[in-house]
Amino acid sequence: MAPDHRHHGRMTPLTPRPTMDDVARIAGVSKKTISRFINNSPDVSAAMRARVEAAIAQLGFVPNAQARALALRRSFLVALVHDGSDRGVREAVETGMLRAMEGSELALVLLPLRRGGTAELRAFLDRHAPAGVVLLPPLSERGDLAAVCDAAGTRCIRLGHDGGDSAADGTARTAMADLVRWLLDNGHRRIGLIGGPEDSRAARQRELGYQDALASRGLNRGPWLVASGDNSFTSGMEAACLLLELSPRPTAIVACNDEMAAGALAAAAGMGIAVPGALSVAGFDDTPLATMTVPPLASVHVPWDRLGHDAVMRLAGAASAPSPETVAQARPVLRASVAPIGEAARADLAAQAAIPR
Amino acid sequence: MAPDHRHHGRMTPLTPRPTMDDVARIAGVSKKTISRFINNSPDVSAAMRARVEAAIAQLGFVPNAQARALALRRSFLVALVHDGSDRGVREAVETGMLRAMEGSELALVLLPLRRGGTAELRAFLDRHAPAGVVLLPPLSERGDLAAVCDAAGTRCIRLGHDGGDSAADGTARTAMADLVRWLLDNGHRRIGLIGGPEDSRAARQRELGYQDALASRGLNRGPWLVASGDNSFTSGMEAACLLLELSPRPTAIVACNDEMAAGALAAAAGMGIAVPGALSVAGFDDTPLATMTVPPLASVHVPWDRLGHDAVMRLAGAASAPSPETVAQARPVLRASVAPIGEAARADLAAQAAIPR
DNA sequence: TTGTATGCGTTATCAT
DNA sequence: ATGATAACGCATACAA
Repeated sequence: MAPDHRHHGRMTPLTPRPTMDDVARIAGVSKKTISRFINNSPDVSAAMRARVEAAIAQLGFVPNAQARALALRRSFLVALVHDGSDRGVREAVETGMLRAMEGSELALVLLPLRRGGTAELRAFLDRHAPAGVVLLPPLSERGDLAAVCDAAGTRCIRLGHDGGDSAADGTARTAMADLVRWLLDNGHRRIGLIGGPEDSRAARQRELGYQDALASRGLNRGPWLVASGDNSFTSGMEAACLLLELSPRPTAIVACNDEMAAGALAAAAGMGIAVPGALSVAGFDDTPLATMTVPPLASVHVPWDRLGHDAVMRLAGAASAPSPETVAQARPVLRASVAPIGEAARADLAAQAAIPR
Repeated sequence: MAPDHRHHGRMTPLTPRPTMDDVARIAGVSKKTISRFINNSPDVSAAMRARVEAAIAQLGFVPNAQARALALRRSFLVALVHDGSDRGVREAVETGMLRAMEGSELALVLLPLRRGGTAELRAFLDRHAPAGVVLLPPLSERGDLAAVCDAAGTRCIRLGHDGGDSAADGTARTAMADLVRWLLDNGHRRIGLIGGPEDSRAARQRELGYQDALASRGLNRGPWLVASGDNSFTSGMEAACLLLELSPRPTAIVACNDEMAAGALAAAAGMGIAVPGALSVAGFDDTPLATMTVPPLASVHVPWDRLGHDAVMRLAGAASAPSPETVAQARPVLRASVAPIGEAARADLAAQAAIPR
């Protein structure tokens, strides 16, 4: 057995990292000046600024986040809190948040919360005193979690929450309506909807958009072809099966997220229904998954990455109010999974219309 | 304008959180004893332990991670370092790491690194002094990153790295060979491979497994049907197009990850080639994507979640050496995207075999 | 504009 | 087994 290499794999002790004191000594000033420099205080002369900068560069000084956090009583962590659903949305938000934190001292920590979870959240806030918290849907709709943040004095952004800081919901409804209207304008009349969880306000908005479109074409009185899922692939597949067993069968299915739409594609394939030949399918959120299915999924693009980006900017204090240009614009993205209603389907419809019911 | 609500949305000042001093006063002991209790020191009598426990519960005391980190010179963060490729693998590792950190004071931070990135990593380590770092493939193969960690005195686990702490590679090669052998045993003779990035050792191992299987059936001298991608869906699609334009066309394609395999499915669909009727397709890693394609993708399951879990356990010091039971076992998972070679393909092969070349 | 003393909440060193 | 005191590295009064 090798005698030495056991303990943590380190043999030479680390060179102690330079501190503000070292920088101050080199620069010939006091600690406080260094502190001011680090915190971008306006009360630092240009000459002094240059001297400090040089000293910092010379020593390779990096401020210690732990010490800063202890003094400031706030760490440099931003927590992304989610419940494990909606992988695609989470990834997009992550990306945007990380883009906003690039080069800053902020770090992104992931906090998954199972049902309940207020205790876990409180413990996390108490322990780590994060600079801010971003609540992902559907967690963003839970007032108790927001209350926990407030009680801990932690700023909290509820993504995709109407009453909160995000403007996503309103445009989501509109965009969904636009998508469904496109289908209507292209000959579809029986359009199924795979809804999200019952208690999800975001899903409700999307369903409302669907109904808006039908209503705007005078179709709101017809039987609504709605089945609900839990945003998972499997639930989307099951819901689609229900819808596709109806008679007359829908010629289009719109799902409240991409994963369920992918499930609908699988269901259609399993039943030998061609997409988009005999059935158009569309998802929502425009996650990476939408471009990896066969055929690629039409969807509604929601700028989750920008929402994540802006959330961090707001938490960092760069923008306290959501600037107008920041308002999220959701918009339909047409892909090969949707098409004008085909001749076959048209004939099918006509035949079924002839059947008295 | 409302006069009061402006400042951070908080009106009542926070109740100052209890500290060790408070606990010590309540329990009638010194700070140090509280500290010992928190750190599970053996030098605490049972009676004292109970008293401290009661005081902590009474006050709802939660240790301040920043202060602890400052004193210990190490934060409670574990960084997951990745390069943005291989979403599925990252998510699985994340899941496992989070499971291992559940209930602990550890937190998972995400650190994306673009090409190069040694400076970013160094800055992160200097700033946040994480308890440990987990390098995801293909970053885990970069010695320079590991060197940066070592220089900073930060423990680092290189996931899926042969020379490192993971035993995944060896079994990956074997599992790939098993998968390809299954195809061979089911009549396939022309089996294409979509390889990973040239410089990826993990991809190389998988390719070797592919070659092992061919060799074990005496087919190693035949023309290898190998195209390479960069682990992305698009690259998989392009590589598959190349392979499927060959004549005679392969009856099976194995990709070095699921995303490229999904790309192969798309390519096949685009060329009107039925899967699995005329072409079998398999992926690698068994990510969630594998169950969301049509048809679902056969793949090689790699226990990335467990690898992530074990990585955290080792970083936390719970297990210094990889215990035998921890050795990752990769194994093929057959799904509907693979099938014994069909009659049509068999006939096709025979016809092509008759063509002199 | 710059410097001094003190506090942030915990751990480590030494003593008892 | 337990306690007093000095770090840990930085920020915030407040003074100069």
